[in-house]
Amino acid sequence: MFTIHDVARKAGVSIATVSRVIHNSPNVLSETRDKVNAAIKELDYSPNKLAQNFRTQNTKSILVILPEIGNTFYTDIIAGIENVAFASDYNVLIVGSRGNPVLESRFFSMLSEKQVDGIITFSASLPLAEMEQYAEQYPIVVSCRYFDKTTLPNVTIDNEKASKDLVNYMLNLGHKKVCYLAGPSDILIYRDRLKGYLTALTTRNIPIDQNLIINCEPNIQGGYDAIRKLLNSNVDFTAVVACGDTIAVGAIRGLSSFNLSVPKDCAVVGFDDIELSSLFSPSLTTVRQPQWQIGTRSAEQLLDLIQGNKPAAYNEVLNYELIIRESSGEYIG
Amino acid sequence: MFTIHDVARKAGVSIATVSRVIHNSPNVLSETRDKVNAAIKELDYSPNKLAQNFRTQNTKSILVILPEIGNTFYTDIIAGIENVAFASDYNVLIVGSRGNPVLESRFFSMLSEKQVDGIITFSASLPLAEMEQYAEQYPIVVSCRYFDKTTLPNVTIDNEKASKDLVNYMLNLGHKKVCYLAGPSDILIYRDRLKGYLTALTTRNIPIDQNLIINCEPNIQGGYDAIRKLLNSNVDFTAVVACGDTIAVGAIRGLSSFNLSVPKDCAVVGFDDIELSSLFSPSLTTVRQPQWQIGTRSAEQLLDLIQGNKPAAYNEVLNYELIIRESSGEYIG
DNA sequence: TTGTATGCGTTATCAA
DNA sequence: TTGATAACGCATACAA
Repeated sequence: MFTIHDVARKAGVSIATVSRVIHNSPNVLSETRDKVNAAIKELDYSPNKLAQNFRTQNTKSILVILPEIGNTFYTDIIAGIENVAFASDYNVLIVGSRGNPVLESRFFSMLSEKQVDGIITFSASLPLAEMEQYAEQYPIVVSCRYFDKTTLPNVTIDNEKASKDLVNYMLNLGHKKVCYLAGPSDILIYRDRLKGYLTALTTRNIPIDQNLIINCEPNIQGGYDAIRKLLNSNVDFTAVVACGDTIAVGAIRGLSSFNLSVPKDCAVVGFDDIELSSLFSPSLTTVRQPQWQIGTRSAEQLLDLIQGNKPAAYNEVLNYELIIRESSGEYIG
Repeated sequence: MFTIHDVARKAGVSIATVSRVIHNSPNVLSETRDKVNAAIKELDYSPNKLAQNFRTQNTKSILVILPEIGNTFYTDIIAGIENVAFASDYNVLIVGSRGNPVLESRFFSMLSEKQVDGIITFSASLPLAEMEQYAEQYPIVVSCRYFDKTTLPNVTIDNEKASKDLVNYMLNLGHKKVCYLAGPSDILIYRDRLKGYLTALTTRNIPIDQNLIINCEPNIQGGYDAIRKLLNSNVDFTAVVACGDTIAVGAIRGLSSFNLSVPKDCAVVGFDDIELSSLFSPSLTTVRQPQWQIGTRSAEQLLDLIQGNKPAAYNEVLNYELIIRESSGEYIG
């Protein structure tokens, strides 16, 4: 492994000149530049990144914290982030927090340890105060999940309104008894989606039945367990609104384990439009988020922060889209 | 941001002593240790990781290259890797290559740039020669995907045998016309799985029908497209063996788009046992790989390499398990 | 048990 | 346009 000194010696110049050539400084004679480049090529030299990082105190890489890797919802988001980051020569590193605060705290400490220049997090298992404290000192963008009134920059959709639209769609189909499968209430987007459900019902003067609101883990198993619990309790309902597609898929499985078919015996809708949603049987009626755009905007905001600018909009709200497919069924009068 | 000098000054000791305390060196008086720890606490000091990395020329972090993030198959593998890595105080960073050699090459260059201490890759879009060249200089473990005769350390199952077992199971059910949905042939495990199919048929003296072997992209859409192409061509078959669960799910969807039900009209089996497999309807008969173990063994091999040891086994072959569920149906005589 | 001093490879300041 | 040199924060060999 050669160093800048080796190159300097071989080219017969000083290390300062080699450094200038490496960084395309304009103040170098073109013949000097050629000599240096020749030496670099001959030695197959490349700068020691660790030394560069140390000297400049940055790493040109950003960290993306996902609640879990292995969720297709994030695929296009990551692609969007990478698109922006790579263009500015930043590396994108990904980790999964599994909702574990200890793990997540460890990831955030990568900021103070200068292991990464900034963080985009889709998780939020840390207390708000701690996150805000980090955000004061380091570039952080929170996406898809966020907190009540905070100054943390975030990129998201209007979850409450989207959820309300979705529930209204079901009510317009004629459903009166609509079950809601809610996600962990400590996560604001799940609270917002639940709020959308409540608002939609209230607006129509449909009484809220707490028995129809079930909390569950936001995955296939969670939806499966929740709906079976509900079916065992003999509560009456004709439709299920899940706060996420994986939950909806689990719910459909749970219904069919009771020999109930979707949408004939019960309508089911989800949220997020994951890859599976269009390919599951029945295909899922759901809400599509602009994933690519969420990714690009998050990355752009983060790079702004890294460059020391304040992003244009701290709370950026993007558009969503209602996707009507088989699982919501027809008008039932 | 305080440095080791600030701590030393506050504690009234030298920076060497502070360093000793930080690294739990035994040769420190316990009262000195207390003084230093008090100063560290008071200043909320933590060592500058960039300086540490530079000084030691390692980063205590390893990189995991996935073909794509957003595939649940890797969830437990990552958990296994993290379990081992965290125990040795290594960070685990994840990236997705999307089968893009340019991207993957960029990731491997993180080794020469000393951004990470080693790589576990589940992708393999780079030429063998290039990978081996890296492996000569840096710690690299290839898992789940590998190359023909190579010295690259790898952890995997016997894909050919597993595939053969799976096909044999279908043949024992009475199937004679078994369609095979193959993955990209440049990836050895997909070639191996295809080989298992061919071997199983040949052993039983069942002639190979090339029309029954379809290449497809290894995802839901790929399976869907492939089976519809086959159905449109009017070839006769009673069972489908897919080289992966996502393909199998797509195939089932494709069959039902032709009003064919699984397993009644056609049996379908997959490979990998992803989360969806047990929860899809019909649930998938498949081959389960020991994901957690793949993760832990890969990480252990990599840490061995990082420590300068040669791993015990360069080619580590783990056990698999045939999982019989609904999609393969009953004996059809 | 503790302190002094050196060097890791680079960037950047300042002088020539 | 170029070179000499300091400094970044830490680990560690060696001396005390």
